[in-house]
Amino acid sequence: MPHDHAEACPGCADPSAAFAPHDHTHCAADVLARAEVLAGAAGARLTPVRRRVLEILLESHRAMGAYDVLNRLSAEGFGNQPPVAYRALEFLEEQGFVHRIRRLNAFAACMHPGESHAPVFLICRTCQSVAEAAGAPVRAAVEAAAAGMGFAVERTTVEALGLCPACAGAAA
Amino acid sequence: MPHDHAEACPGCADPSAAFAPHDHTHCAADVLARAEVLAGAAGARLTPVRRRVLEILLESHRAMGAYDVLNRLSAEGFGNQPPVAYRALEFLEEQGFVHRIRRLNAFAACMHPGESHAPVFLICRTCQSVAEAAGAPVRAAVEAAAAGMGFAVERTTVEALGLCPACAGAAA
DNA sequence: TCTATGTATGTAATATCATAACACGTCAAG
DNA sequence: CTTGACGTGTTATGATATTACATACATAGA
Ligand SMILES: [Zn+2]
Ligand SMILES: [Zn+2]
Ligand SMILES: [Zn+2]
Ligand SMILES: [Zn+2]
Repeated sequence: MPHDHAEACPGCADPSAAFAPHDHTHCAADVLARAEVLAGAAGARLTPVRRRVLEILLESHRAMGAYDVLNRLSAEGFGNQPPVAYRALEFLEEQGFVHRIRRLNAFAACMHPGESHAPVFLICRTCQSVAEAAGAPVRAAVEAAAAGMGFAVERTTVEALGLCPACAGAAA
Repeated sequence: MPHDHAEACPGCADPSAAFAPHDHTHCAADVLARAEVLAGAAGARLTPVRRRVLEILLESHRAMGAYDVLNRLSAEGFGNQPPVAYRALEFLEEQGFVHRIRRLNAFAACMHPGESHAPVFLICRTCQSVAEAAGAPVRAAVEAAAAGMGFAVERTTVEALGLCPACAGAAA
């Protein structure tokens, strides 16, 4: 995650920025730029629809349903049938640019693409914002629990529902 | 989990039994009996539909979709509309007798009702069996990651997709 | 240049999962 | 006996996701 301007870039240096006010324009532009580089390096084509879907998801630290994305796309002249959105989302997920939030049947942009990470998603039940926390220890704990039963873990889904700092403060 | 006949009861004494051959008739009967006691104690009514749904889910260490459950119910003379199944499943989930497996959009019977547990679900991608591992350390790791971002965790979803011992053995 | 090939997009149709709203029956308290 | 809570049944609809097929577009030989 650290990149050349990390000091000047709270959203990039601090994962908790998702729950705090920050220069999200920069946050989004930075992630998008990194995704373009990564896609090029992987020989994957970040076509207009795919790029636009990523941009749309990057507009906020929220998850969006496939149909919400689709509505945006069709309003902008892209196709208006579900596969248009689902295919782009699937591509972005394969590339690690987007994560699926199963609890919400929705998708959120990855805020640190390219880094190998076992994300833990923190979903605020009040403001719907979604943040990605570092999940290496969680993943290790899951592996340990699975190993005890002889189970070989391939992929994990870890999602926590609760209150983000702002909403917890407002509630109290 | 340990109960009066735990020694004679592999399925009850050993959580990894879900992935191993065992006397599942006993396994299921035992869980059902415990659920009945717990429901009584909680003042909740384990009516015929609800009880039957639990029995159906207890037939195997698998997750079933709501409509699969519904098909079984309607074949047995209960209602044949989705709310019949969803309501029973919702009740059972509230009582802690059933868990929702989000990755599969499906439901699985809880194999140790009444124990406070933060389950980790291990889902075999080959045989579709689902086991519940002890997740207290996982939960703790999630709490720790969340605390670092000021997030208050209320509920967690932890699911691992991979290969159960039998399928891993068959693959190798 | 001209195809052949793979890949991306568009569209129609359908499948799958889930809930809202209302009607009816039962039973226990008042 | 009425009322109110609860459970069940049914209709209708909404939300999410995929299959199948058609079309466009890129790029790599011939
Ligand atoms: Zn941001
Ligand atoms: Zn990520
Ligand atoms: Zn069993
Ligand atoms: Zn359980």
